[in-house]
Amino acid sequence: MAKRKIKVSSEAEAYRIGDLLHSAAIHLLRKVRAQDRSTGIGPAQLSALSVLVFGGPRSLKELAEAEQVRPPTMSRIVVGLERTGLVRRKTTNDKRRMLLKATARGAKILQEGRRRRVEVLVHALQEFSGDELREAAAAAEFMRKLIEKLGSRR
Amino acid sequence: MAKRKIKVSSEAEAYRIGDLLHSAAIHLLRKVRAQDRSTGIGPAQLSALSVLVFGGPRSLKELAEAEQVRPPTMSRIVVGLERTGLVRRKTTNDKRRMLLKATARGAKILQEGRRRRVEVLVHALQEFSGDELREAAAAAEFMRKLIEKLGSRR
DNA sequence: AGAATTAGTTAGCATAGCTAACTATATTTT
DNA sequence: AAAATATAGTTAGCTATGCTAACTAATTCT
Repeated sequence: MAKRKIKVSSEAEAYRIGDLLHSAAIHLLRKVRAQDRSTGIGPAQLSALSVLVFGGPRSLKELAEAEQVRPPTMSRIVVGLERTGLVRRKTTNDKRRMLLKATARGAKILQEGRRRRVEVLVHALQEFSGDELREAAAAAEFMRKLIEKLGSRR
Repeated sequence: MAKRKIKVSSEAEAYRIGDLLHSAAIHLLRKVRAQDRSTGIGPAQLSALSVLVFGGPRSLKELAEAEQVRPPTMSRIVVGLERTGLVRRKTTNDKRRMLLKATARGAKILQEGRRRRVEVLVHALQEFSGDELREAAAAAEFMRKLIEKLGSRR
């Protein structure tokens, strides 16, 4: 019986932690996303561009999967990115496919946007004490492990 | 000189931590958001509804501010939520204003969606060891502090 | 009372999501 | 080798979500 009780309360504890992390992620992103308006690029284009910049070139279908979006949706996003010179298409051996690649300008704009986003967090972090910064480092390390586990599931 | 060196490297450390937390938040939300499709409600409506359910009734302008969206945008989102019976408007003393309130059905649908989202995290958390769960609890606690700091800044 | 402010809506535009249906190329089957 | 099937991407047309400009109605200020 002791065992069962422990199991139940650890489930409740996992739910409590999951709820906190979920809520924190929402509020964190809501804050940093406010920086994106100065890029003049829409959120879907920005997100797709970031996959190409940080994840490397890939086909439209692969990019659509990475972004959890259907091919026709990605098709239009790519048209927009191309029109503003942030992405270029390369032909491949298989003439149905294309390879999408961020241009130098695309990479630069994206990295600047990312820096602005992260700096919002950096400013908050710098108000913490040394002890708290150690908590921050441990939290960041744990979050990396959690994401790894989420990514590999199913 | 030692002091300056420490300052510089703590800035770099804060940037590294900020970058990790930012990236983790993106990937975490991307995973859990996949659960939202089964609600049949769009992302903007779902997010606005969650403010009303968890934050309580408020005016259209306040809701727009909470969602970082302009009033005309929120006006249309509310029309959608009303049409599907998830939100109702109440009149106030000031006859220009309205009070927006989630209906019982709105609250129920939202809470179920939230549970589905959080359960994705719970499943991942339950694969961790007891030591790792303690790290998780500490990380969640730190994230709460960080969000509090972010929220109070300007 | 009249002017200025505030809350919300309407109109019109762009982006971003979807499904269905299409074209063109590759692959598999017969 | 020809025919059938599968795959990659686009086009068309719908809905939802973002914006600014301009509007109506109610409130507050002078």
